[in-house]
Amino acid sequence: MATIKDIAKAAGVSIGTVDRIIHNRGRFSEETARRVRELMNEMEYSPNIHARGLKKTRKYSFTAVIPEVWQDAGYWSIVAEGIKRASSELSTICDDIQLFHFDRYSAESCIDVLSKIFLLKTDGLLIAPVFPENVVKILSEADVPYIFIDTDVPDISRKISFIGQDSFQSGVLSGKLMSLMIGRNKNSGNRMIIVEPPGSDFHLKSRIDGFTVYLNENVPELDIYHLKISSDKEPEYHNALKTCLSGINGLPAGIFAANSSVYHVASYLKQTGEPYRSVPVIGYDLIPGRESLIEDETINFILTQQPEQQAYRGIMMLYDSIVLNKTVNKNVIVPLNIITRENLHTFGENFG
Amino acid sequence: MATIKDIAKAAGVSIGTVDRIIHNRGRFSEETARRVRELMNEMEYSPNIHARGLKKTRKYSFTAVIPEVWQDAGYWSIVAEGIKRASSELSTICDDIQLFHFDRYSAESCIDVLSKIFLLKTDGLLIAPVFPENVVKILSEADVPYIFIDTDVPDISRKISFIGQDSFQSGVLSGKLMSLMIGRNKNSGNRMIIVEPPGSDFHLKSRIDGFTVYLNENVPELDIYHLKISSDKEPEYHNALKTCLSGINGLPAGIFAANSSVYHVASYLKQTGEPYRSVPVIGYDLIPGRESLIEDETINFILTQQPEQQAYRGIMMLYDSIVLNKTVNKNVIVPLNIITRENLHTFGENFG
DNA sequence: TAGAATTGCGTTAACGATAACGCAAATGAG
DNA sequence: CTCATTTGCGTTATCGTTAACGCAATTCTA
Repeated sequence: MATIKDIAKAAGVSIGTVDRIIHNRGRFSEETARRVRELMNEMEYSPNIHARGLKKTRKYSFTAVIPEVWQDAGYWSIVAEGIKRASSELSTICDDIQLFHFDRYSAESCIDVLSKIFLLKTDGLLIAPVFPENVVKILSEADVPYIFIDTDVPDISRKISFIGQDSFQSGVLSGKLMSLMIGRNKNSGNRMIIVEPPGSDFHLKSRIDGFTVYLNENVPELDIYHLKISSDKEPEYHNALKTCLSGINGLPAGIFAANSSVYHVASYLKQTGEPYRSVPVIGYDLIPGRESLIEDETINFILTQQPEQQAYRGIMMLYDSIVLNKTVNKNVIVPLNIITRENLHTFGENFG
Repeated sequence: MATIKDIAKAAGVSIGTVDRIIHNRGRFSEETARRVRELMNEMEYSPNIHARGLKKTRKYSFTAVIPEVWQDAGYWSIVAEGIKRASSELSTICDDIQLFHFDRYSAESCIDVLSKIFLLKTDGLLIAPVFPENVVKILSEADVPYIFIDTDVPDISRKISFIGQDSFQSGVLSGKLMSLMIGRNKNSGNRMIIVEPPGSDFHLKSRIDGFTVYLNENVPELDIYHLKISSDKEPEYHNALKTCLSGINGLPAGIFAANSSVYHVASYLKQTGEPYRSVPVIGYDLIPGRESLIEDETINFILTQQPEQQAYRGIMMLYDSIVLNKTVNKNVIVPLNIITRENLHTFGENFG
């Protein structure tokens, strides 16, 4: 591979000049620069990561901003894991990656955290813009490149990329899986329950939309009922379900919960035992410690976008883009994984 | 972090001595060595990977041995992609990774290739032991560490790891998905067709076993028929299917093909049009250019273990183990992905 | 016991990128 | 026209590790 020395020799200048051109540190003529840049392309110059890492006068500093780890039933703790894995892999190149949390139900706490961050110096930001308007406003005033994770926000100034899921499509997928399961139990009626956790999360809505669209088109006879939950706590789900289920003749055709609240639903069904335990249930996210509800098929299908990997890739994209100066994909849509009893154990530590 | 210099100063010797002690290159007294080693522990010395990477006169050389890329309907070309991706990521650390191919139906060609390889010098091997006995024999005589990919072989001398799938379990998963689909079409009978491609591939058999076990237990009334194919070519599949299907009253309950031959099956069903096109079909592997058969639901479910990622990880594990001296997992089981029309497009370039 | 070999160290030049420093020549201001 | 600044470049020390080299002092061999 070509080194800076090779380029310098080929261009008939010194390595100092080439370095100044590469880093735009001035003190070179445009003509020389053109020649050098051409040669860099021709000779496929790529900086030696080790030499650069060794010379580290300046370490890079990245920052990640996500909701509190305990929110969304622990979903964000998995995201945090991915960030930490990336962090330790980059430890020789970057100072460790700063991780900040905010309350996912309070715009204020989010703004608070963000303003604190801009007092620090950071070279790149990975942020879950749960409150898009606020985040956009603050970011547009700051001079830092960023990657959005989980929730996208339309193009703004220094955005590098978005990495996340296609929520609507995942809802459609849930609809399909649900349609495969329903109608197999003679005691089941036509009522399909969609559990609606509090808060107006964008993903939640898109997933429900996708789910509804699929079922309306493919199983029009279903009677879709939206069970609204007032507070995001397990007993609340249990109460709401109890009332709802007692109002139905026989069993519901199925239950869909568009996020990790599916585990609250399942814990209720499991506790009531048969026949409710056999109701088709589909939900989201693999939460450590909750696998048994999938193993015993109280939950039939879980959809996930492997948040650990997603976060890991997010940080790595920051690194690729900012440190290595690579061009990264503007839009990375992560795979929608279908998890059920039979493949649950293959989604272990190895692949997050 | 402590450097070799710090250790040297603390021990009152020169860096040359410390280096000789670290690498056991002789020319030091045991007393000095003890002192230095103690200090290395105390001061938590860890070699700077960049300095090491920069200096390395000796680059590492890895070798991968897999079947021809066009075999198994192009499956191995995806594996090759993953190897290439890893190769370019490691380009500053390793010489490029040598990739060799053999004929997956000829033990001789495999032996041929392997013996050629041992004329070269290589630091590590990633190999798909399609012919376990031959591979084991050759490897046990060679002095190279290796990782098996795709097919496992019981512990032998210098094996680092196995990375692959749980074939039986993936068959079970297929069985479950099949059971969800069958019995929805009034014209369908009880006949379940298992397509058996020629050759006695271990994965194939395990998958079929898993599939059969699940269905026997959960849908015992099914009449399982094994459709043996004599030659691994598309027309052969078409002919066999034609004969088989004409011998059934109505439609089969479903068709299962335990590898990428499912695309041959699907192309036949598509060409015959309704009602055969609506028969439930499950198979394996995402093959570039064949997506349309999933998009139009001729194939209902495809299982895959993301061979691109699998191969990439295989190479990275070689690197971790041999270059970085890390301990790697002895057995890496890759996730079983379920792919269907609704999530097909999320398994794109980004995630192989 | 002379000479050879070995032991136990220190010194130093790479590896490639970086950035401070120095120094002419060109350009500017007064 | 003079002195100051800017432009355009080359030189060099540095990061931490490695391995070749050199050089005494000691031990071995004939």
